[in-house]
Amino acid sequence: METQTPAPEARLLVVEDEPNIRELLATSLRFAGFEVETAGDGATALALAEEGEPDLVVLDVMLPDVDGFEVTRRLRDRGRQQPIVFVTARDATGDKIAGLTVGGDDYVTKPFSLEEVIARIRAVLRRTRGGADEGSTLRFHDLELNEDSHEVRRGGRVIDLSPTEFKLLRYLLLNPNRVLSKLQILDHVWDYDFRGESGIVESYISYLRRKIDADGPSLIHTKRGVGYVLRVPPELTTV
Amino acid sequence: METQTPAPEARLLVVEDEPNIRELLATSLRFAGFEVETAGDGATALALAEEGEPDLVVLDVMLPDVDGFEVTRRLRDRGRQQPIVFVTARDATGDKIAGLTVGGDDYVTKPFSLEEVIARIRAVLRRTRGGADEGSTLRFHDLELNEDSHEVRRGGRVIDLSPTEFKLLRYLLLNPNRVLSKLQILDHVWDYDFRGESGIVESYISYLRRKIDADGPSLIHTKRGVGYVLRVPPELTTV
DNA sequence: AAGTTTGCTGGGAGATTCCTGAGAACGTGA
DNA sequence: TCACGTTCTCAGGAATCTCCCAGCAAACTT
Repeated sequence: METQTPAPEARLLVVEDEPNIRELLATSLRFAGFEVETAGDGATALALAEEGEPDLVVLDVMLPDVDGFEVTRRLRDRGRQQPIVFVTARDATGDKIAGLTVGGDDYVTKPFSLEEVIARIRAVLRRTRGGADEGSTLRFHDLELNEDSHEVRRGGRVIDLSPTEFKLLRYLLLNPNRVLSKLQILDHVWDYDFRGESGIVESYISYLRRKIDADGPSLIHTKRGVGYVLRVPPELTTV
Repeated sequence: METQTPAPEARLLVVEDEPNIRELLATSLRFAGFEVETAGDGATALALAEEGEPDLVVLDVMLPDVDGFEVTRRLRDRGRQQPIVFVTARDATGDKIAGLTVGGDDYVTKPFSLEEVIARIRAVLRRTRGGADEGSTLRFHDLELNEDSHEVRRGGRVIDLSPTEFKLLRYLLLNPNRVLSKLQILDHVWDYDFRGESGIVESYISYLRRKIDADGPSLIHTKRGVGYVLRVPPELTTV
């Protein structure tokens, strides 16, 4: 549902000891178009990385046996240069995190939102693979969102969004012309431990509309009883 | 009677502890062209999923032994990647049903309508199987209904429908050129606990006609004493 | 032709869903 | 410390939807 690409986008290795989080990541990453293997500890991770040659590793820094840094060091010692997206606790100290991002690597903090993880992984792959870096801008009609610069424009005019507004709009832009239920939006845009009601989605849709549907024709439409959909008004489709 | 495809569309496992609901689901899903196995508790469900390898699991989250989430986790632990359509109570609080839609999975709330369940199952299968994603549009004459965008058009012109109108039209579109009785429509389109009279069907047929048969030639025809049928007027069939 | 049955549709009450402003709680940086 | 932006909740009101009813129209029966 995240993506329309049918061919596997990349091969990932997910290393995470909490089964629930591991399966959450594996399931949604598979659905996003990735090929996914999983490991619950550092030793298994190293073995799988050795034989599987994944394109990228999603690595929790807190593991039961060896920690993520040690896994990284051993990987590098063996000449493996795969980029890594680290998963850390939110309260991890700043300098530790800073040390993580030296290469093309990146990190996300627990609890994360699925959209955030997927976006980071794609960004890292984009950077390390080099090539045409045109995957960084999402467009729909006269709306564009750049994932690198975090810049959003409607018809050329720059629009300032809060972090949550940005993530919500990115999710909508990844699923144009598809109705997304409020629960679906909650599951993808908000952190996995969010326990609030779906009324929060209504609020943020309202904020977004105020900012991006202010002048031009509305792109965000309500499907009462179903959800929201990003769509170009019919009278404009033939223009 | 739901579908014209003669070969089994997919193999389903229905897990539901209330016998009435279980049989209602099993019977109508079989009639819709699916091959169906049933289980009344989580343990049986896991055993059947193990040996039967169903393409999709319809899973009530309230079970006598282990709950649906636990069943899901154990399924995933064993490497089973079947998509799941969850069945939940309508008043389930947000935290209970969180995370249900992440892997392409979906959910329906009790009491549901059969059309809703079947539509969700087909949508999930469509998405997870990937392939040509053109199965999301139902067409008849110059009428089309898209299940992803929830958009309905007659001759290109967009038509706005309420949720019930949408479900009714979808049911008609799934059974073109077949007379559907009011009782049949009631049983498929309305929730299974609806206790109203079939006069409500007349009302909604009237609403639908006003919206989709407004300009073009009528597609919805009354078979007095029998029911309604979606049909192209004879003088147009050769055009 | 009259009577009977069946279907159509306008009106409206009540329920549901959605929108949005107001404000509390929180963290961040000046 | 204070100001500010952000997240999230809540509640009133608006918009829409569901459902029922009743009167009328159409079709069928005798």
